[in-house]
Amino acid sequence: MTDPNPQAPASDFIRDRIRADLEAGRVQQVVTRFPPEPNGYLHIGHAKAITLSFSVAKEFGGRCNLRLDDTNPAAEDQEYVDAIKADVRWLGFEWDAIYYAADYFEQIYAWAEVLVQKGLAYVDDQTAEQIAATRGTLTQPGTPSPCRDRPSPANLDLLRRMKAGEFADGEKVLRAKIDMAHPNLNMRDPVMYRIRHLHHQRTGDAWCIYPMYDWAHGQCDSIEGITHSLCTLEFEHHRPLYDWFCDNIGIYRPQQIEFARLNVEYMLTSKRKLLLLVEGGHVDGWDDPRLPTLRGLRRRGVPPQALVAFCKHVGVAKFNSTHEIGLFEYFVRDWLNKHAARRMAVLDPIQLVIDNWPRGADGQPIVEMVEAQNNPEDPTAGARQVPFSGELLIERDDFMEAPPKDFFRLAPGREVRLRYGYFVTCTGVDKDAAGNLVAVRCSYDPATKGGNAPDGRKVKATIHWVSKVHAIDAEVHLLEHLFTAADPAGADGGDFLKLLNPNSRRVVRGKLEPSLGAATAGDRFQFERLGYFCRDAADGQGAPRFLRTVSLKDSWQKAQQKGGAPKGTGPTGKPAGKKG
RNA sequence: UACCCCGUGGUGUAAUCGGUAGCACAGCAGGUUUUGGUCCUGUUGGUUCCUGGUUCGAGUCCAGGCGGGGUAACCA
Repeated sequence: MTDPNPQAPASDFIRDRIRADLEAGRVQQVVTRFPPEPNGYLHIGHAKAITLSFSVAKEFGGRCNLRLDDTNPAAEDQEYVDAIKADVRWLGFEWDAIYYAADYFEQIYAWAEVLVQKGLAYVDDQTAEQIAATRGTLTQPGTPSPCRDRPSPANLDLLRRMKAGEFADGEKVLRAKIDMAHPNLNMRDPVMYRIRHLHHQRTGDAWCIYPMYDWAHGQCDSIEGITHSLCTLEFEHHRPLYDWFCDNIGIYRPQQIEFARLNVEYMLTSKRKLLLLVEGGHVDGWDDPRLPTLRGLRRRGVPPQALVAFCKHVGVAKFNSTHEIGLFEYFVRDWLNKHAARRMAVLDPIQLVIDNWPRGADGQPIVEMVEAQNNPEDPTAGARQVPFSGELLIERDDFMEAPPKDFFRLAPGREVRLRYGYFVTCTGVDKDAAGNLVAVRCSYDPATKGGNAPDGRKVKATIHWVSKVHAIDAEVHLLEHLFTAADPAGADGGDFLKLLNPNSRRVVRGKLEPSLGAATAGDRFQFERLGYFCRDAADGQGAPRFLRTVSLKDSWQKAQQKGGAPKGTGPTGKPAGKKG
C-alpha cells in the first residue's frame, strides 16, 4: 500500500519459476512455508522471508504454512514458539496451517528404517571428533568409517536400540551412506540422527534420538505438499542432500529455491551476534528499540505495514546485497506521514515571553485555546484544542541572536508564526549574569490568530511551541543507529562490539502539549518538525516515555552540515550523516 | 587451492521469443506549503565486471578470465 508502484506485478526469478510451473501444469496450487527454528526471536531478515513466502502464496492463490522447525531440543523453547507466532501476526500475515517438525518424528523415523533396509544408511560408532576428522577437507576427500559396511540387519538392530534409549548421548549416530569423496561436504555421509536424552518442549520424553536439519526438512516439506520451498542462499549446498533423501525414500520432492538474505546498513541480523548484544548487556533486551528484531522494531514504533512494504520493495534475487538504511527509513516515514497524528513537543526548551499578551485580574497571562489539525495529510483525522498563553517554550534551535542569512526562524527583530497560534516578533532577549540566554521576548499580533495575517503578509518560518504552564514532562529517547559503521559485522575485523554507537540512545527531558498525556503504549505521533515518536510501554522517572522511531528529513540541518558547520548533533538534532 | 552461487548508475532492483537500459531510494535544481516535513516538476549519474565468440542485432546465448559470497556442528 505504501509501495510507490503497487500496480507493477512483482517480477523476480522465484515468481517467474512459479508462474512457469503453474503454466506447465507441474503445480496445481502453490504451497509455501515459513520454517523458523524456535530458538530465538525473529528479526528484519525473517520479515523478508515471511513476506516473500506468504505473499507468493497469496499472489498465486495458494497456501502458506507456519512450521516450527523444532528438531533440536537443546536450543529450543516454547517461549520462542509463542513469540514467533505473535511476530508473524504482527506483520499482518496469517498461516493457513501451523505445523511442527516434531509432529513428524514418527514418520521420519520410519523412513530412516527404509533407508537402512535399502543399505543407504548405517549406524556409526565413531565419536563426533572422529567423524569430523575423517570428513576430509574442502580440497581432500574424506575416509570411510569402519562401520560403513556394517550389514543392514545389524544397522537396523542398532538403530532400534538407539531409539529405545540403550545408548548414551554421542555414543552412536545414524549416517546416510552416500559418498565420502563427494566435492559437496554435505554429501559425505551426513549424520541423520544423533542421540540426545533431552526433554522436548513438544514431544516430551518420547524420543532420545533427534533428526538433523537435513534429515528432516525435506521430508517435512514433502509431507505438507510444499511446492516451492524458499530459503536463503546458505542452504544451496544442502539442496543435493534434500533431493537425495526425498528421492531415495521415494517420496514427493518439493523444489527448494534459494534467495539472498536481507542485509541493511547499520543492522546486524545474525542470531549469534544479536545474542551477544543482549547477553553482554549492550542493549536492554530482545525488544530494545535499537535492535532489528521484530520486537525491537515494534517497540520503536515501526509500523508493520512499513516493514512489509520495505520487504516487498527490496525484491528477491540471488545477489548478496546490502540496502541503504535510508530506504528503510523512507518506508517508515512514508507510512507514518499518512497515519501518525501530529502533536507539538519541545525537546530542548527555551522560554518565550509575549510582553503584550493580555493578563487576567490575577495578573497571570490569560489562556486561550487554539485549534490544531491532527494530520494535514488526512482531513478525517480532525482537530484538537491546544492551550496557548503568554509564556511559552520553544526549541532552542529555533532562535539565534546573530543568524546567518539563510536562517529564517526567530531572531531579534524577526517575525515568525507560532504554529496554529499567532505571529510573534522578537523584541529582545533576557540573559542571566553569566550571559546565558534565559528567555526570548516577543510581541504578538492579535490579528493573526490561528496563524494567518489579514493583511496577507508572510513569514518565512513556522515554529512549534508548548504552553509553559500546561506542558507535561516526558522522557524522550532520541534513538540513532546502534553502530557507527554501516557494516558492523565486516568492519574492524568483525569486532562489532567496538563499533557500538555511544550516542545510539540520548535521553532528554521534553515538554509536551497536554493531549499527549492521554497517549497509551504503542501510540505513534509526529512531533511536528522533529520526527516520529512512539509512546513506550515503560515509563521514565515519573514521566511518560517516548521513543523516536525516525526523525523527519531536515534540509536545514543538512545544509548546515554540508556548509562545514560543527558536526555532531544538538539535543534535538537528527543523526549525523553517514560516516565515510 | 575443491565445489556451488552471484556480478546492471551511489544503493537496490527491472528489461516478454536475444532488438540497443526502466523504476525506487539517495543526490542536485526549481515550485507549492501554517511542519526548512509532505507534495509536484525537472535533472545529474551506467563503456550492463573484462576479453573474445555466435548474430543483422547481446545486459540477455557460448568460451575464457577477473571480482564477490558461501561451504568442512552429532546447529538450523
